[in-house]
This record gives sequence, C-alpha cells and structure tokens, in this order.
Amino acid sequence: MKSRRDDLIETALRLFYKGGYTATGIDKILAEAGVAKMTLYKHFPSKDDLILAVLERRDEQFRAWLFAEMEKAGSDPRAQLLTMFDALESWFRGEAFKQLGFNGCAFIHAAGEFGDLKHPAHQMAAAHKKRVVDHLETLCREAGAKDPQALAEQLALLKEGAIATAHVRGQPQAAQTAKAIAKTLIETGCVEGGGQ
Amino acid sequence: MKSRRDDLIETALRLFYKGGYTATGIDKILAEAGVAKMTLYKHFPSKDDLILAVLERRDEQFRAWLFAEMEKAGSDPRAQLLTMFDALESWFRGEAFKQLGFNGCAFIHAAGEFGDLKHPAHQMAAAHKKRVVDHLETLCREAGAKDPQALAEQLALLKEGAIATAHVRGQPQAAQTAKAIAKTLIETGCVEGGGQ
DNA sequence: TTGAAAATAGACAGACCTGTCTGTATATAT
DNA sequence: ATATATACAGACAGGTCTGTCTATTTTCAA
Repeated sequence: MKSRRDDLIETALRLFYKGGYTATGIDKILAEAGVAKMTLYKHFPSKDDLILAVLERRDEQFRAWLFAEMEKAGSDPRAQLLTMFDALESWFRGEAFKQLGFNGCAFIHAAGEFGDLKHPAHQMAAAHKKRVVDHLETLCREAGAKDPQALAEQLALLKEGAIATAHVRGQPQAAQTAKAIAKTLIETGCVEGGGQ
Repeated sequence: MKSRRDDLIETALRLFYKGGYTATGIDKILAEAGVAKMTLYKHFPSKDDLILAVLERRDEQFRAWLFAEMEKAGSDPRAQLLTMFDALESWFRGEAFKQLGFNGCAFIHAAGEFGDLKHPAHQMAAAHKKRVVDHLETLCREAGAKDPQALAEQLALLKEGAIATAHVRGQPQAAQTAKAIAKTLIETGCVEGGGQ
C-alpha cells in the first residue's frame, strides 16, 4: 500500500529524471501525482528536500537493480563484474526502469545542476557513486585482485564513461566498449586462480 | 577588439557553466556583461539561441585547448594520446580556464538539462563529443593502431569517465586512473613500431 | 456515530522569468 | 553637419515559480 509520500517521490523522480530538477515545477508533479500542494509541504519542507528524497530513492532503487542483475551471473565475482556492463547496456536500451526509460544518470545530472560539491544534492550524488565503488571493491577482493581498490576505481570509471557516452551521444553500445576494457583489466589485475 | 556579442557569449558561458542553463536568468547575464536587454535580443532571437552560441564557443575553446595541450607532447601520437589525461587532470584541478574553474563538462550538463537527443543543445553536445573522438581516431591511426576507430572510442570513453568521476566525486586523480588504463590499451592496440 | 487526522481545491503573495517596447544617447561614416 | 546604426536605461506585459493560507471534504479508528 503506497503512501502519498511514496506517490510524490515516484512521480517527482520520473519528472525530474525526464525534465531536470530546476526546470520541473512543483505544480506539474502535484498534477501528475494527483496530490494537493499542502500535502507535499506537509511531507517535505521545501522542493529541495523533495529532490533529496528523490535522490535517496533513486540510490536505493538503482543499486538494488544493478546488484541484482550482477548476481544473476552466479557466485563468480569476475563474472558478476563483467555482467555489470551487460546490465548497463540493457538500461541504456530502455529495457530497465520501464516507466523511466533511459535519460542518463540522475546523479550526474544532479551534480551538473547543483555544481557546488557542498550542495546536499551533489553530496548525495557523490555518496551514491561511492557506494557503487565500494560494492565493486568487495567483488574485486573476492576475485583475488592484487589491488582491489584500484581495480574497483578503474571499473567504476569505465561505468561512468559508458553512461556519459550512451547518453550524450546516444550510443548504448558504449557498454560493450567498456566491457571489453574491463575484461582485460580483470584478467591482468587478479592473481591466477584468485577467488576460486 | 571584442564585440558586445562576444561579451555576451563569454559572460553567458561563465554563468551557465557555474549555475546551469535553466537556472541562470537573462537578467543576471546582462547585468554582469553590462549590456542592455535589447542588444541581446538583437544578436540572439531567444535565450535558447544564446545557449547554442555558448555551446558552439565552448566547443571551439575546449578543443583548441585540449588539442594544443596534447601537441605539447611532441609529434609522437602515442605520447599525445597519453598527454590528454594529464591535460584533463590540470583542468580538473582548476589550472585551465582560470576564469571558469572546473565544474564538469558543459556538454554533459547540457545533455542532462535538455534530455531529448533531438534537442538542438543535446545535438551540439553529441557533435562536440564526436569531434573529439574523430581527432583521437586520427592520432590512433598515426600511432599504428590495428583498429583506430575502436581504440579512439575506448580512449574517449576513458575521458568521459574521468570527467564524470572528477566532477561528481571531486576526484581529480581520476585522470591518472584513466591514463593508466589508456597506456595498456595503446600498447596492446598498436602494432609494434607503428607510427614511427 | 462521532471526533480527530489527513487530504482536498483553490486563491493568494511575492518573487522571478522571458521577451517587447519606448525614448534617449552615442558613435561612425559620408 | 547630418544621416544611420547601434546601444543604452528602464518600464512593462504576461506568464511561471515556490510556498502559504483558508475552508471544505474525506478517511478511519474508537
């Protein structure tokens, strides 16, 4: 049973993701969610707080989806890491988050609109990226990486590059470009038989 | 001798880059540039057209800077390709475009705010990225790459990943992460003695 | 059934936005 | 000197934005 608070966050996520945080007005969100303005301001002190709640929701939603997709590859951490890029491609092609479609990364957009690193929305974006890297580092360690932290940073950078390329240039195949690079990094960055 | 049109474009670039395209108002640009409103609307039919002119200027400015930095590495195309990442790091650290500072990629931001790939600003962003890739491809060919197009796409993806990581997470050292990957890609992707 | 809590519609203030308009001033070129 | 182009300041219209307020209706538990 979804609360009106959830309705607001989901509708806001969809509209912010499609139209941008600044350019999307409160009234549009209210109209689409079918919620009165006072109800919004009872749950959120301001639009900025709604934005933060949206980013928090997206962080949970996206990581849950990505990590679940990776786990479909089985218990082999190297296979999971490589599968991340296949998951990304299905996202780029609009096959994930059906009601949202693909319009780039909500956190990169937030960092763009709220350029100051000290801005709460920008910090949420940084925290999201950090959580993903941390998960990758765990897998890299399980995979027997010589330097799990460095390898995780490399793979995360490939992920960001694929997202930016897929969105700005409309090239979903960027995921495979990244995957090919990741493959050699994982092979050369892990000790033989590591993680078995 | 700078025209008022140039003044407007430069001021608008600075303010759009810092504050975002939608959130930055015309009046603020006019006040900082010391230009009357009618002068702006004589040169540009609308704010959207000013945005496009700004992106065009940034495209020329950024590529001129980046390619010049790369050429400082000398005539060896492989050295030029690797030097790109050092140039990026100096940009991330605020040592390039002193009056602008580093606030991520103006084109990634434009694609974020104008999500539809058909939007002129988004297309300008895609065109800019494509021009950079084309230049990289030329250098890859000179370097004796087995598949210059594929290698150029890989290096461009590393560049985008470094930019996104540096901006969202505030990590200028992402440039070196990307450079290390690029080094192995160039070494393994080029025939021995290629480009000599 | 009754009463409290929550949500509704819709008006409103005050600020800001883009784009237009008028009238004046300045600079340049013939 | 005079005509032409350009830029100026500043008011203005019409719309949108966030956030507040009131008064009414719905919901739901005791």
